[in-house]
Order: sequence, then C-alpha cells, then structure tokens
Amino acid sequence: MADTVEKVSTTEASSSSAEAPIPAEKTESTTEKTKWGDVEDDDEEEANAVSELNSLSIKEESVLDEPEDSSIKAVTSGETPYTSASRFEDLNLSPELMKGLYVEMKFEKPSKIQAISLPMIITPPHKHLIAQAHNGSGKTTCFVLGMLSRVDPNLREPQALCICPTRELAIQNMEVLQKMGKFTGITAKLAVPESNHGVTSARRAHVCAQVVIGTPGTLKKWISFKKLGLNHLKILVFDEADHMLATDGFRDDSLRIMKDIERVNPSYQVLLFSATFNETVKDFVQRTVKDPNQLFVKREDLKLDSVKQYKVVCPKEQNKIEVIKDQIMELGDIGQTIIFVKTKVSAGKVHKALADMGYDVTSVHGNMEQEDRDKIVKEFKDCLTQVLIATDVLARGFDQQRVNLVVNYNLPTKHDTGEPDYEVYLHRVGRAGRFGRKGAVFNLLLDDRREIEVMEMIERYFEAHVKEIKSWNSEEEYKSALKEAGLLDE
DNA sequence: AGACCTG
Repeated sequence: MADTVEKVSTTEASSSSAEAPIPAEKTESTTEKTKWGDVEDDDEEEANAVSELNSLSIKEESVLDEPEDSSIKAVTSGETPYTSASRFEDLNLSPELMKGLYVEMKFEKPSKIQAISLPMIITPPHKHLIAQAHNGSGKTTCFVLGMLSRVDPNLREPQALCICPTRELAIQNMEVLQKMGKFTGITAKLAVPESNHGVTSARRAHVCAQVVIGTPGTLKKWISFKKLGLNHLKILVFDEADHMLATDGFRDDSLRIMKDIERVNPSYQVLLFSATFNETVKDFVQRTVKDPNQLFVKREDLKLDSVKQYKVVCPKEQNKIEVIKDQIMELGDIGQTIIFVKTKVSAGKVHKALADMGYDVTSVHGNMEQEDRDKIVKEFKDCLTQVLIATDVLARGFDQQRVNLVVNYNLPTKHDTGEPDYEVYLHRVGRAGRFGRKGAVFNLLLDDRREIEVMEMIERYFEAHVKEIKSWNSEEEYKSALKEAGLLDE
C-alpha cells in the first residue's frame, strides 16, 4: 500500500505530465516579490513536507502535474486528470473574477496549495476535497475562489455555503469573498449571531444571497426555520475542518448540515480545509467523506520556521504577569502581541492585572457582547491596540499580519485528559509571523512537573527546538531572544 | 474549557 502512495507524490508526478504547464518563473520574472493568493499569506520557504497519507478509501489514483517541488502530497481519486495551475489563467475563470484577483487582491500567481487544489475544486465532476496546508499558505483563497467560481450569477438562490468555528473567522472570510468577488455581482450573506435587537428567526426574510458564510448555530437555526434553502447548494466548505468535525468541536452540527444538503442534492461538493488534521479526525473524515481528493502535510513540516519559540519557567502565577509587564510591555515597538489564555475568567484576570498597572490592553472571549467583540477585534486589526488577550476564540485562522509575538499564558491542553493540544498549539503559533514575517512565541510555564512535561511533549511532537529562557526575570535573556527572532534591533 | 443561538 505504501508503494502506491509513494507513486503519487507531487514531485515525481511532474515528470509524467502530459501537457506541460507554463513554468512559474515566467509569471514572476519581472517582480522581485511574489504575491500569493491569500490574505493570510505565504510561507513560501516552507518546504519538504511529505504526506503521511494512508491509502484507505482511495480506489484509484491519477497523476498530478506539479511543476515545482511541492511540500504537499496529493492523492487524487477517480479518473479525472488534474493539471496544477501555475497561473490563474489556467483555471478558466470569468473575466470579472480574474479582475478581482488581480486588481482587488493584487495577486500575481497561485500559491502552491492553490495551484494544486483549485483544479481539483473547479474541474468536474467536482469531487470532495480534504486539504491540509500550512498556516498562512493561502487556504482562504482556495475555498473562496472555489465558491465564487462555482456560483451561477443568474440564479438568485444560495449555492455555496461556508461554515466556520467562530464569528470572527466568518466575518474575515466574508471580507475576503467580497473583495475577491467585487466585480462578479455575486451576492453574499453573513450568518452569525446578531446583537439581541435583531429580527427573530421566524420573521426573518428568506436568504437569497448566492454565498452564505456563517457559524453553526445560526446556520442551523436558519435552516430549521426554512429561511435558508438548500435546494440549489452545490458546494459546502468547512473552514478549520478538523475542528468542525471533531467530537469535542462541532461534529454533530456539521454532520447534520451535511445530511440536510445531501438529502436534497446528493451530488454536492464538500471542501475541508485546515492546517491540522490529527489522526483521529483524519480517520473520521476519510470515512465520512466519500471518495475525496486529498492533500496532506507531515506534521513536523507544519511548523513555521520563521517563528522562533521560547519557554520560560515561572515560580509563581504572578510572575507570568510580571514577565508580560517587564519584558514585553516595556519593550517598545515589536509589533502587535496576542496573549492566549485558557479560560474566559483568566482572560479577565490578566486583562485587569495589566490594566490596573496602567497598561493599554484589550481582551476578547465568547462571553462578551457581540458588538464589543467586533469593536475590540476591529481596533486590533486597525492597529489601534498593540496587545490583545484572547481565549482560543482567536487561535484559529485569525489573520493580522502585524502580530509578531504570541504569548501562551497557558499552554493548550485537552479538556478531558490534560494531554497537550498539539493542534491548538500550532494554530496559536500560526498567528505570529504572517506574510512570511519574523515572529516569536513565549510559552509561560509554571514550575510544575506536568506543565513542563506538556511543553516537552509539544516539542517532541513537532520536532521543534523551544529554547529555554533560564531566568524568568532576566531582561537580557528576553532581549537576546527577541533579537534572535528578528524582532529587536542591535 | 473553549467554541457554537441549545429551546
């Protein structure tokens, strides 16, 4: 079985290309900087990832043409041959959509994941796709472009649906869609909770927007109240798909919506995108989604090499606050910082502790009023605030290119077992160093055997070197760490 | 615990 998987590695596949794609160099020859197609842009130095696909449920494999060395291994299903799209021109998109890509998004050519996945998404028979790719490699563009390209502009009915784990992510994806689809005339609707004075579901008008992006609860509600018709839906996207299909995530809601659509339109297409798919979830989705094309990356190749990781052992909880205060707040300009905490209560506590000392920080978590959440996040995106304290509501997908530093005030662990949550760790780290920028992560640990062990397990899992800051209150050590990470001069 | 309008 391993042999057949080896055969479809994208690097090998290039030699057997029937119709050679135009080399990528041709499109970038005059530009010093290559723009990739996404808001959460590029880690183009990320290389060497190899798939750890198991060949389960793959009946046939066809050759994939891939002109470059690829960090992504693909297995295609069925007999459809796919040619990697080295240019957006290869995709037969409408002129209006092309204009959106070039004029609005200012893209020049597809990123690696886009070049491979877009033909799979767009080419009939529109097979399902499970796609894993690095943080900031351009996943959003893949599914937004996929949705836009498959919508019939003349049919005023919902045809594409995107489900996201958080309000913030739905909003962010909607912003990308509207920008990219600006010239297409395609209509879109956000399905997220509204502040209480909104219309009740029973009175709400039918959704006739062609693309709907939202969160599970609101979508479920609109569907059950018959306000969102599924009859014309042809493409369903799960952003952060591993979390959307995890037992401790949104599995029940996701499966319910999938079945509702399948009932009225069995030939609909499902796209699953995430930077992470642990073995449990991967196994589940491979059993759930029938006959999909698949793209996977090996876990140790997922970490961002542009982000340096550090750990510091603090004798007491209060010392963590002091580290933030003395070593981070007092630093001056190192760009924006997100401090991740485990609970909403600790978000409040850390916020108050720092605010009481006179520091200008903000915080977000799921218990806040929707409008306050929107306001805090917008302020941060507009760079009006420098330090944001957040629960894992922002761990995934949140794209703010000026975040250079991530602080793990608490390490991410599984709720039930206390085991490290490797996926959340990777997603948090992925908030820093976006757009290929330098970044750093400080992990603040208590002097506790279990905590130190969790950190070590994370290091082993990603085969990452997390350098220890030996004295928790040594200014010099933090400074040299930040210099090493490229965030501080001298 | 966190995220999600759970009725």
